Amino acid sequence: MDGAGAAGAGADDESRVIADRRKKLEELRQLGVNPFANGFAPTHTTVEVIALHDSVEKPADPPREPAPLRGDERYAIAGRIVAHRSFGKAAFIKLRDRAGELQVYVRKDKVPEAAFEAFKRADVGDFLGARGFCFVTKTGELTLLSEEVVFLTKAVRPLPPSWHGIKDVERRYRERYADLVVDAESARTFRLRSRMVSMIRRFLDARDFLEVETPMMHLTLGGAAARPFRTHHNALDLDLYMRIAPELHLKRLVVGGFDRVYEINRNFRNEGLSRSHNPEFTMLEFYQAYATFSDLMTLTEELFAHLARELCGGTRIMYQGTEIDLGPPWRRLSVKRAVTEIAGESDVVFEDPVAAALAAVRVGVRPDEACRMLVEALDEQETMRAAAEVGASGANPHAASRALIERFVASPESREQIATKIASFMGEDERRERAGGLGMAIFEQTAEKDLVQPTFLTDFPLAVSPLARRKDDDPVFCDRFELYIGGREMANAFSELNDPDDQRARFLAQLRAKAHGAEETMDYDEDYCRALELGMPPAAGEGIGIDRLAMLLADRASIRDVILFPLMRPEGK
RNA sequence: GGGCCCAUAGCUCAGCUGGUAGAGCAGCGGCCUUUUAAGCCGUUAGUCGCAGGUUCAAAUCCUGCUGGGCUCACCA
Repeated sequence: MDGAGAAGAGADDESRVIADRRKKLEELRQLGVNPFANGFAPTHTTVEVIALHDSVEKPADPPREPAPLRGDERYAIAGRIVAHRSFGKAAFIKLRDRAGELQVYVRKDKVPEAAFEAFKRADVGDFLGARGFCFVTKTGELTLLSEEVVFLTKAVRPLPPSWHGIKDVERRYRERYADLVVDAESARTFRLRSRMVSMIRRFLDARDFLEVETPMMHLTLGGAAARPFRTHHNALDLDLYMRIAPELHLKRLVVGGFDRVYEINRNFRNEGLSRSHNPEFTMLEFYQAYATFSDLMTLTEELFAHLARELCGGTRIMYQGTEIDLGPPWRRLSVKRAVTEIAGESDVVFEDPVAAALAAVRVGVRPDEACRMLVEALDEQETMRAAAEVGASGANPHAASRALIERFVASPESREQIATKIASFMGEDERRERAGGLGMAIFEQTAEKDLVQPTFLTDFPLAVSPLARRKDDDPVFCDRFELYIGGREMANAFSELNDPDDQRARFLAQLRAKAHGAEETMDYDEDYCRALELGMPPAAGEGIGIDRLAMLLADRASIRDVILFPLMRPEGK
């Protein structure tokens, strides 16, 4: 509490209103009233008071002189003034507390004179305590007639206008404290999110999962493909990453015998912002031993349906004007079928990397990305030879890789020739693995947005799944699904790879991709491989985006509407 | 980073093909002891985002800048 007078706020846009309110504050002090009084103890919340009168019969034609509806009991409530209508010698105000709102009638002849004199300085936004009994007004509203009013906090700054909320989008996020007071929909959203998270915890606890917390600061990058934030520990002089996923630590715990674990916590990814991306976001990740990705589909259906019933009153919910039916079972669609049936591509795309690369570019995948997905299969020597043979030489493998990709981008007419040359270095499985990776890129470019109703997209290509278990019947695909709702990825799950040798090979492939210029790759995590060597039971794991789930259930269009304090550019920058 | 749009009173906005600033709300003063975005009377309030240009004259037209929004790209 600083003692700055009205003049101190001179630079503020709202200085005049603030100055007026500070004047009232001074007047209160001169009246011997503490405008920041402490110690008023409410006996009830507004909603408790209302509930106590639920069963009381309301007079059809209320007497003009207020009389207690219910015995001699008095109720003390406290809250912020959210409406204020004054008649000079009487006033109706509405007090809001954590539970709800209750109208209060303050009348000059019903409270001590000094209290009424102070009350005249009350504005919307101030906090008051009131004690009295309840009656019904002529318009039928349950109202507390106050026999005592106490100033609890004088608000020196006015609230934003309440009937259209804060129109300035940026200010709404920056000044969340004001948004929550003024925008009922916003407050409702965050209460819903909070209840959603506790329900998820109860759901998993009931299934014998153990909640844990794993490090947010990592030495190696893993568990997802994303660019990281970097930080530094001074005493150890250690560069660290803010984690992009908790996955590898959680699976270490499965090795250690915590064979059903979950964590609900933040991930940090150094990427652009959008309506569905905030740099820090909340993920639920859970791992269940002796389960498969197929079991997790069932579990996910149960969880979402449960949340929708509890929070939205049923499994058919409205999201941004579209009805979404969360009632199980949900559609299951393999990546291959999505690409052939929805996008209309030939299934050759999943066999022949050359056809896949050309198709990918045709549907809008960036040519450099498409070409990189091919060359990632080549080692250094092969890269040099491939480049030389298409006339895009480089002094070293890295330069050769870049030259190869540049040539592919620059000359559309020779793309097929370049792709064919690169593919000629691949074995049969490798050809299909690369084709699969490109098939996935085609899916994202084409069919993803059409998956509005809940859909499990299954059987992901190995090339994009460095931590997932291979399918028994086709080793270039994985036992993995992603859940799409409303055209947006909501969850990602797979049967976990627990063969340490295969895992080492996958990490090596990540390093190779990085050498070819891929920005979002995992580090080789030797300690994790060591853990796998100790034996990890067969398990399946899943990550669910809590923010996106809250968006869905609260029917909000932007991730910023479900994150209390989203990342904002500094003011005026 | 590309495209489209916006910036006028504390807030929400009007201001036509150029003629020199307006409403509602909020605030302040007054009246009012049953209001529901209370009402009635009065009143304060603006370097029209910034800098140039065209013009006798610019909130209005042009250029640049700044800030913001939407969208595309990026985000497996």
